[in-house]
Amino acid sequence: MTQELRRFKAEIFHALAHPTRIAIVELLRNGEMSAGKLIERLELEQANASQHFAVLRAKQVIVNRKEGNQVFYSLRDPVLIEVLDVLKRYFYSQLSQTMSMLKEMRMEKGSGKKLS
Amino acid sequence: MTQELRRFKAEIFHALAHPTRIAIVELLRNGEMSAGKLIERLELEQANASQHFAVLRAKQVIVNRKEGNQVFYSLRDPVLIEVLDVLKRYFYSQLSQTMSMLKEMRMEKGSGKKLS
DNA sequence: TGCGAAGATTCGAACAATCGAATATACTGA
DNA sequence: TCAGTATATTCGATTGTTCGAATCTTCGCA
Repeated sequence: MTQELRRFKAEIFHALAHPTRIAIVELLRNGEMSAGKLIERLELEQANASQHFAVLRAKQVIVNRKEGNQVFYSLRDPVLIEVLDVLKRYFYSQLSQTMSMLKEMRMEKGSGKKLS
Repeated sequence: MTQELRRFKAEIFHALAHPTRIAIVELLRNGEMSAGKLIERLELEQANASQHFAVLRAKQVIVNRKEGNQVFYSLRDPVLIEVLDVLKRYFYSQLSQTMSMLKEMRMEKGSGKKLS
């Protein structure tokens, strides 16, 4: 059982292991939003966004509701927000190390990016 | 900034997005443990374990201390344990769905595995 | 019925992750 | 210095992820 539960946890983490998918979850924090709106807010390619939705759906992180032409997404369980919140504390509890890590990350991949 | 922080969060999630690495973190929950002991407890290949340690080290999830011949690992910040704990609540808050998901996962990859 | 809008799926290319086997490094004790 | 133990790194094969482009499906409305 423990084995399987760990695999389950790993799958949830994996679902969240992409900046775009984190952004989606964060946008859904305060309630549902249509796919179109999410795409607009995050400035994503439609296909790419849809693929990320699919990953989150597959892991049951988000659920969808169809209304006419549109699809509304929402978090299946707001407990996940707590996970993100705890992680936020994690940053601040060691901000300096976080910052130098961010700096490193910025150096590695595509430097000169603006901090939006 | 938000962008970068999301990337940072994604990296942490990614570090945890593997059953073996979750197992390592869970074993370190109550304090440090030597690499050898971890390998023994988890019944891992030495090389493979060391690679997973490297991933966790790179993301600063664990830190190490050398003592003579051995290396002792520990969690850099126990806040991460809270993340795992919240996730545990996440299971139980919807156990039936979790169970059917586990069943699915079992079907997909290598069926007939015993529930250890 | 047919057109347009909203999303989802499929495809192929580029890249990253995982594993075991082999090898390397670091320390200890004889 | 040499042998042995503990751990890390490198390598190559396999598999998985990510992306944009193209295509498909579904719904609403004229």
